[in-house]
Amino acid sequence: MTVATQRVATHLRDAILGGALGPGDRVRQEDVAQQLGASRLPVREALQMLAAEGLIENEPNKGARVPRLSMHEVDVMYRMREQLEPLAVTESLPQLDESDLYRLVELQDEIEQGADVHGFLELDREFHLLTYAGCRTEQLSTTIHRLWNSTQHYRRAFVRISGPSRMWVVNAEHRLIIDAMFRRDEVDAGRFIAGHIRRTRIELGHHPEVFGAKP
Amino acid sequence: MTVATQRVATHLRDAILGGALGPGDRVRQEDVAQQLGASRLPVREALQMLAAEGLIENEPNKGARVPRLSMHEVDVMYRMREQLEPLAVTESLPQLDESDLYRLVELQDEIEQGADVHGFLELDREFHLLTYAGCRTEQLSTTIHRLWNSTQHYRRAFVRISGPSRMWVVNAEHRLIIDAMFRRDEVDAGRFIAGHIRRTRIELGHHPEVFGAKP
DNA sequence: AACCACATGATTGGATCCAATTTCAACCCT
DNA sequence: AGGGTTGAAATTGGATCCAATCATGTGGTT
Repeated sequence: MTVATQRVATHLRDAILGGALGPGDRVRQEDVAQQLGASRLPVREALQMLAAEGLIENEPNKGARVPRLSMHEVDVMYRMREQLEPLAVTESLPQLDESDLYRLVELQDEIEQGADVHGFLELDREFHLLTYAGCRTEQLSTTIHRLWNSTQHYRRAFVRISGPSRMWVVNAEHRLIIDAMFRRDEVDAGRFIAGHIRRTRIELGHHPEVFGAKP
Repeated sequence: MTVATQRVATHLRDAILGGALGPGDRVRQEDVAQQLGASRLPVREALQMLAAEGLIENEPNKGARVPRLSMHEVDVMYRMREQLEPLAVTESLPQLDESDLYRLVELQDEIEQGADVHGFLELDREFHLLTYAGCRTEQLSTTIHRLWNSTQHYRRAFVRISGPSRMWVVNAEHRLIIDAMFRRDEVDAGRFIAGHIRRTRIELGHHPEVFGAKP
């Protein structure tokens, strides 16, 4: 199963996360198969996986699409993150060593040097997921990864719209998270993380145009 | 894809939830295929789905197994439930009508009449999942369903061990949840639910034998 | 007797083929 | 001209077949 299926799944995941595939886009089995020089079989298996991850919608006899999320759905998914990510950092922090924390500082330095939308999304994602990298409970870390993946498109649209004017808030929050982690204070870190997510969720709520139908 | 794949997935899910397949058990593609009168193909696709759901572990070229969870993993999954289920009831409650709530009363009446382990697990599961049935955000409700599914085996072992002596606590908690829901007080309901899960989690922590290796 | 090499059977992985369903467009009827 | 209908092309669903990999047991060697 796995080698070809994983290749295809990774390819499609990257395409969706990178924005090459957006909400509502159709994914034809044959296209993907040819594109990767494989048969349709691993493509079908990969689509099943991605459907279970929520990155793909699979309608019987009709094919696969990238799902379109409503503002309310994304709002709830951010609320899920507010609940889960503090738990994840509690699990993760004891397992992270100093070098991991210094990597966080590096990433935040890069973020503050300024980057385009794509660059920021990459760095921000790596920053937060590294924060949870020490979490050894599969179900928790994969759930969080999936929430990030499924909302990535809307985060991109939001970053594009909101521009750099409120960037200092993000930076301050990230610095506070890092500091709490160096202090090995997972309660504090969790609070800052939840606040970070909550603020973003509320700002997102002011931009319904992100969820408008595509032209 | 879907019709045969769904049939197989449902069959395997039921087998795992019902206890016919336990942690560590191997799942051979051919066996399942013959058992359901299908080819191996839909079986493979179903296994991919279940792997993404966490109900199956899929090792390349080695086959599929029901994963074995450690006590710590189950503990974290219960903590996830403590965080997510109050959110789910907040989303769900406004969508539930009186008849749903009366169905909760019915289920609790049945629970209090006493049932064997299997019967209680079924009723308890239906009770709680009905509580969240109004939640219209896929990612939230499927995440909760998966947490229930993955931990079902250990819940069964726990119920079997702990016996009926503390049953009155469960009943009291359920009644309080129902009352809060009739009052349309989702904050109260969420608190009772979180407490219910937390108490179970802690009692589970006193029974490490549930997670011991199988003979 | 213990251990390694090898071969054989069992099981999974991948591709091709055929059937079933959907989609879409041309066409006919009113 | 508009709307519904029928047909063909495109696409997905499922089965069989072959290749690759893993597990197991046998035999030989030290």
